[in-house]
Amino acid sequence: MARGKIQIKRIENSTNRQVTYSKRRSGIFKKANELTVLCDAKVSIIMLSSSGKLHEYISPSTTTKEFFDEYQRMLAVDLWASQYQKMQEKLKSLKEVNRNLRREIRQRFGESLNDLSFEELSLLEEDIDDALSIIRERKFKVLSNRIETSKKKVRSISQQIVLRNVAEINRNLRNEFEGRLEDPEYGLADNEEHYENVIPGFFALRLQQNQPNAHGGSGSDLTTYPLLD
Amino acid sequence: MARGKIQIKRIENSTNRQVTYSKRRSGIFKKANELTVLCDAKVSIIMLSSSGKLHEYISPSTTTKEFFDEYQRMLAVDLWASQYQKMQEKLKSLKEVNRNLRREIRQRFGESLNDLSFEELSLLEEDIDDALSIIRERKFKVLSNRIETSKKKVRSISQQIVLRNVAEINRNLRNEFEGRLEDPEYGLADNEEHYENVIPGFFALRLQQNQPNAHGGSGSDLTTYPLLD
DNA sequence: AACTATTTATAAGA
DNA sequence: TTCTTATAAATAGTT
Repeated sequence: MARGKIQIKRIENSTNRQVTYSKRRSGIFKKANELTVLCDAKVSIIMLSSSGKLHEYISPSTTTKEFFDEYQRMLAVDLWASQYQKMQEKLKSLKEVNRNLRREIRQRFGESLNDLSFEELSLLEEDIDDALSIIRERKFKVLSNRIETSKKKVRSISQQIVLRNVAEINRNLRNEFEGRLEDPEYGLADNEEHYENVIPGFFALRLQQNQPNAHGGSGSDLTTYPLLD
Repeated sequence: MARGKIQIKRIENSTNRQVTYSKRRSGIFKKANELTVLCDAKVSIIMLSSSGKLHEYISPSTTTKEFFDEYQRMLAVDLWASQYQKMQEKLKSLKEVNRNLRREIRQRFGESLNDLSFEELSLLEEDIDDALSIIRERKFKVLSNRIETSKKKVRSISQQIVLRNVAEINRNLRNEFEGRLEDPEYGLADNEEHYENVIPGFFALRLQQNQPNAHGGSGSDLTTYPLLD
């Protein structure tokens, strides 16, 4: 800072470094002492030179140890205070979010609509309508899944029945061959056709009744809609 | 330090104090950082303002806690070093004293006299002569104490003998009265006189032989000399 | 926080 | 280490 400006970077010449350290150290200690007196503050400075020497400044009427203990205490207090403040802020913002959510829910229930403008009401209506559509789609999907499952179940049951019938026919045929034919109405194709047609018809009917606004595809298209997770 | 010089004493105006604290604090922290970089040193500064606020500067690549631990370690080392040096100094001085004492003793034994001047030798002679006198006095004192003790012992013994004699005389008298008198030479005064005179004379003779240079007083004066402790 | 007249700190040299 | 001195930097008072 005199006889020429210097760059603030490590002084490579060891002697110069030592001299500068000594001069500036005393400068800083002097300033620290002035601050102590002028501003009624407490200051602790500890310096370790590159050559390993220790120098310290401490405001009068205390020791470095005491000072450091006080520092630790204050740091703990600060830490707690900032944590506390953060928590309070988080709490406040959560309460705000909560309040908004409650208001939205009330509005969707048709309550607290008095302070909404026409545009807001239109948006709310649209939102709720969209939601309704999504809910219906989802409901439709769930139902069609149920139908699929039921169909599989029915197929499984009818196959079992068919197998039972086949076994019985075989038995009857055997009996016929053995000279005891009793009832010609039992037949393979006839039984199968009956189950295959009657049960799907029953479900199709109920589906029509519950989904009057369902999208235009036939029942066979339903399985292509994705599940809403 | 600008627009007028200021006295380094507490700034009474609270606002000014606060402002000055803030300005000078940043100045010191800046200087500390420059020192850190320029001189490759480690610096820790902790400040507590009068309003209780905490500010700290710490050289990069460490924490205040670590720094303080290092400070404590170095302080301990310093403490140990200074203790060590003190002990070494004490040891050295004791060795010196010891050497001097040994030399003095040797000289009093008549050895190592080569490097003494005439004056020193005269002083030494006088010292030793004085010591000799003191020793002789002490010896005389101890001896006279012994004599006192012996005298008392002798008195005690002669009294016992007297008592034995008295008892014997009584016995003899009793015997005489009982018609059996044998030896009229046993008498109280005679026996006592004999012991009282013979034994002191014996000691007095020996005293004369061993204390040719004793101070001029007669034997009876000896008990008045104080003991040398 | 920004400005600036001064004071203070200090780099380089002795 | 200390002193000197030209110059950089800090800052007291002001806006």
